[in-house]
Amino acid sequence: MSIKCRFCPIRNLPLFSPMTDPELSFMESFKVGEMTIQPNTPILSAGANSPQLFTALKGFGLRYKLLEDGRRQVLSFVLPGDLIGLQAGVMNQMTHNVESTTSMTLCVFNRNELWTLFRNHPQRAYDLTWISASEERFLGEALTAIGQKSALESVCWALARIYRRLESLHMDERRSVPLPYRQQDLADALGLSLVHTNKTLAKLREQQVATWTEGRLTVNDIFALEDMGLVDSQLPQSRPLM
Amino acid sequence: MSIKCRFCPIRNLPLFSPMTDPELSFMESFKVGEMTIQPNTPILSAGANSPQLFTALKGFGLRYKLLEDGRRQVLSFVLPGDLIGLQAGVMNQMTHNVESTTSMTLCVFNRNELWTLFRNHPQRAYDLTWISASEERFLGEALTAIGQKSALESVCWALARIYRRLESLHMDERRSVPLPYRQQDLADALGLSLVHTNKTLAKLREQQVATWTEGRLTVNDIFALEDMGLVDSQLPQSRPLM
DNA sequence: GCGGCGCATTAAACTGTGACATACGGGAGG
DNA sequence: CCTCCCGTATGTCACAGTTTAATGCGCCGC
Repeated sequence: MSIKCRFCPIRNLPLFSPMTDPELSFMESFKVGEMTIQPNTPILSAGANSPQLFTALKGFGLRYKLLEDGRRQVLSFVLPGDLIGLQAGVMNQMTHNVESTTSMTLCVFNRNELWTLFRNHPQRAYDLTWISASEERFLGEALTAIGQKSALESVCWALARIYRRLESLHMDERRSVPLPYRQQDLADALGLSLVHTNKTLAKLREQQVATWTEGRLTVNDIFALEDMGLVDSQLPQSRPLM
Repeated sequence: MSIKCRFCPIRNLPLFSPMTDPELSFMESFKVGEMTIQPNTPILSAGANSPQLFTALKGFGLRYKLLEDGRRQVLSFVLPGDLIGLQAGVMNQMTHNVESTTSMTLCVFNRNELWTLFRNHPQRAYDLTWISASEERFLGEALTAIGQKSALESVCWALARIYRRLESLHMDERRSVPLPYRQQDLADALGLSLVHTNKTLAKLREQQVATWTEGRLTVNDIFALEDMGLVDSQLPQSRPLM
């Protein structure tokens, strides 16, 4: 049995904007279920039509595109609170894949109700547009990192961004956050080779800026990491949760 | 004096989805004016709050991010029909810059009416979300090009995409489209150096695949160009115009 | 307990792309 | 008409990052 939205485990984090009672009621009707999936489970596939959207409640995943020869570009890392599948939901065409990295718990929404949401709940519609604009902004930052920054700058940018996001989800503990991805995942996110990513992470370890080991990232000085990654803006302090 | 939306010069292109009379009426109230700007004019600046959104009616521009040391990442090329400023409009925070490359004619919309649009015109709100999702999809493709493709593959991908967009705006003429950008702009879009971009374009000219000269791009075989650029999906055949 | 697999690490060789320098043509301004 | 600037073009060399190969460690299944 699914959790009622009003009992959602993450919605009371200060990160997430509050919802009114009518909005909560609508979201409960919009939600068709909940699913828990194992690691490495595909959630959405490019080219496939999915009748559902999802919010990640727990666990980690990633979004990626594949080239025909197997090269993979990781577009972003999915963290708790992230909406999955809006692009397919709105454009009726999914051009990337989403899969879990750890076990995940997902809220499942019915895409056919999307139009009802737009008609009857303009604030929720506004929130969806905000989420899409936020994704767009992140991809712009990623494009800038890959296109213009050195490997070291890019790795610092990525780790700083991930750390800040997990911090705002209150998943930090003594300057350490869970990061259950492989080095190949970060390499594919930054357009680097695995070996070069490994060497760059070793440099950060040596300089005692950041250490990523055993599925956790420890950042000794987040400001130094942000500086090295040329991070020039703050993440929004508040965001909607679907 | 501004053109009434119903007399918009580009809205009757088959590319753009039709609008109902109430939608047209609302857009005319949403529109506060029209402006014509000279080449190299900033339209939106990162960090600035802009009270306006724009639709490009005519002319070309680009969206880009700057690093502190002057390195520039071009995020995308602005073509007629493009909406400018949605990110700032929705997130209240502009993280990239937009400027004209040629003289441009822009429809100007009042951001304060955005909430009215969401409340009273769900189809238009849906269209805005569609546009944002479409931008997101494009940035994902660009990320994949820069991160995983060789210089030649990336240049082919970019030229093929631009050609197809201009073709759907009916700006093609005997396999040639206007492309009033500099080579440095394409280099900055693909994370390449100017020299290497120049050499890659020379290769394409030698192979008689595509020729970019004197502000025009001529593509002898768009399918070959798409193949070389590993283009694996079609652009949507129809899109909303704001 | 052993073998195999997946991931992280490291060394060495290689290369696609960057950096630097120079030349040319066209356009604009004086 | 001349000069200067901008953009394009090309050659040469350097290097950040890639590729290839090998090793070690931990975990899982038999």
